[in-house]
Amino acid sequence: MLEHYGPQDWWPGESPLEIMIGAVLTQNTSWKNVEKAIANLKDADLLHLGRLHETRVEELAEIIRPSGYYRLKAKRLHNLIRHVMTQYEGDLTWMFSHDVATLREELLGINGIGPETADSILLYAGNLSTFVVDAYTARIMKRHGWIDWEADYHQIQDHFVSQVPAEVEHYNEFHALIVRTGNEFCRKTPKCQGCPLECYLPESGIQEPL
DNA sequence: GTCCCGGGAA
DNA sequence: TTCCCTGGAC
Repeated sequence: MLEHYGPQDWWPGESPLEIMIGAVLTQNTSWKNVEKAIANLKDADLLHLGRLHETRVEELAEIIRPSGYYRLKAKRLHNLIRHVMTQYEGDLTWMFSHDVATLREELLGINGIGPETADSILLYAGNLSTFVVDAYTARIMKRHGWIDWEADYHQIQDHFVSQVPAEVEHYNEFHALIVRTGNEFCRKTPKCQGCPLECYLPESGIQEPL
């Protein structure tokens, strides 16, 4: 994938706060729509912890509307912002200076932050070593027969952690390349023609479970 | 399993 | 028109 695409230079966001917001807004949503929502936040001058904290959830919802699930995501964003403000006085540098495992559990305790969103925030906003597993990762691994069809988030994550040196740069680049490849080729209906992983397809072809 | 939801592609 | 998208909670 790296040979095919070159470095991805991720995450596509200008600040840790913007990356955290993007991680929530992109839940089950195409990045294209997230960009519109983030542009709205910029126009409203709301890419700022303090101002976001003061903004009412209903108002925030209208601003992020293009990202879909907007009422739900407005609450989730507020939950995350509130946590940073109350626990870390709005100091993201301080927050990300903590132990990864502890911080991960803490993030998972916030309503609306699941494993993928937590790992995305830790890796891409905090530059902390954790491997992000998403729908594309699971699809690529399972379709190629590299992991069990029933494997869950943690099992897939463990597979990578056990085989890839735990450097932030590796985890960052690997996930970014998986997303790029997944987005272009490993769609719901696979388009293996021209995929950088085409030569690794199983002889039997892709066998989707019922 | 169902709900949350807009927008682009098919 | 339908289908899918860098999920998560219930």
